[in-house]
Amino acid sequence: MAGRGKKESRPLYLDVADRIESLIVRGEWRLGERLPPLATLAAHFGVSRAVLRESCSMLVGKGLLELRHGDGTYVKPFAEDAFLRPVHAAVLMGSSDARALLEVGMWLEKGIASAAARRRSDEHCRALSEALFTMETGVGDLSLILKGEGDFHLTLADAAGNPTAANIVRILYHPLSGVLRWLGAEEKVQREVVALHRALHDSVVQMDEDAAERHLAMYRTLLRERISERREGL
Amino acid sequence: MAGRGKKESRPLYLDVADRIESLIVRGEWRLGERLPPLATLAAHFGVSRAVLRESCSMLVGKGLLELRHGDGTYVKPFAEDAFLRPVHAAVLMGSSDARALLEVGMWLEKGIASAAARRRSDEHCRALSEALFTMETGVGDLSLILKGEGDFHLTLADAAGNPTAANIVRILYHPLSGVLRWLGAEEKVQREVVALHRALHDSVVQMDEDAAERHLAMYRTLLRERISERREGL
DNA sequence: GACTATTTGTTCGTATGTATC
DNA sequence: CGATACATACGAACAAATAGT
Repeated sequence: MAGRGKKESRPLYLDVADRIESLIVRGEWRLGERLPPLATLAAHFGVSRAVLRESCSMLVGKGLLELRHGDGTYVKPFAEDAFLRPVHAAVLMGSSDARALLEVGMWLEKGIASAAARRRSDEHCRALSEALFTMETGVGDLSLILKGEGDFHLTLADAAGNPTAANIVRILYHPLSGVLRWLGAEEKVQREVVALHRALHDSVVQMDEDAAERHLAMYRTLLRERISERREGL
Repeated sequence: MAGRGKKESRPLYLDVADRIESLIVRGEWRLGERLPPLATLAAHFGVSRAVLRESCSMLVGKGLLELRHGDGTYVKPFAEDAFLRPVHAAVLMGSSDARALLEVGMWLEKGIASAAARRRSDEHCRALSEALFTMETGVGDLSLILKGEGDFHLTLADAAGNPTAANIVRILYHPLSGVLRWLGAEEKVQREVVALHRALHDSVVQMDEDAAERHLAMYRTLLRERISERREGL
């Protein structure tokens, strides 16, 4: 019925997975919503239950769906740990993709820093100062440094007024914090990190876009250099 | 099978997926390696072929496996999809506000353009020229413009030598191409777009990082302006 | 190019475990 | 508790694509 007419060689289950994903993206199926039974869905897409199950399993692997035995199929409200493992794996494997990730983080945050300097409110300044204070008083205590740094960058993303970017950074932040944890043990590195955040903070408060972007780039460069130093030392 | 009374009611396919993943992570199955046939694997794990297929589909969703029709099952190198997933999810969850999306796209592509100008090979230059040619000869035919523009930016991302960024851009382009389609109907806009891509192309070929970054920003600014013009016209 | 063996893709019928009301 | 709705699991069969001869 539905299968003929085209010479596509693409497997059905990939097609169906894309269509389901598209429905979620377009918001026709909302987060947390319960989907129709698999049998109904299979009929709706014109495929067998087995194929539909494969498609759903794919989306479960992607962290978009959740199948509850005896209950139903749900659009997963939030994908929690799905992000962490691949990054850990890459770090363990010494993959060069860690470099790519850091680079992407830098590009995004350069834009965020610039936008934050342009659009920040007084409220954001207060939050940034608080995070900076945590870092400055926390030299010697890695957990405080990490917390302060995390709050700082999350606030920065928020101040940029770009929810999409804020979402991406919030998720990218986890692996990045892993990097900082990895090389932040020495107090010397901590002082460098804090100093650059102080400069970044001042740039944003003074609404100096270029300076903010520049200081952020310096921070990322610092991290990259310290990483390569560490690598050679192994 | 063994009728053991486990208190764990965990679905079989999840169990099998974990076991397979464990084998990959532990290195018993190497990246790029071809796995035994699904039927053999099913027998090995003591499950039906359908269940094993579900497990594999999950791992395909996670970006760990690749199933090739008529050929076999392969362990997919981590590089590509693994890092794309978090951003993918972020984009899905975040509000797909056009302005925010365009902004993120611009920040990322500024970095990409700069890196591409620094690292591009002759091969990339050839591909860029080809895409540009498609656009230049396609003025008046929107579908050609869209295809050329898509190829151009994908090539650019590839030339940047950052697969993570390339994947992110590919995802972002889904909604972004809609924007261009929306406002690309007029030939005047098409000419502007093509002209800026010509400038961008030349910058990359000449390995002028700053010019590349600048021209890309100009392109994004152009799109933003045209969008707001359109909005007012409604 | 054609043939063949191998392997994934797809369907259906049926049975069972589990959550919800 | 029972009834119902649903995901889970099995097995057999056939279709389609690929690789090798």
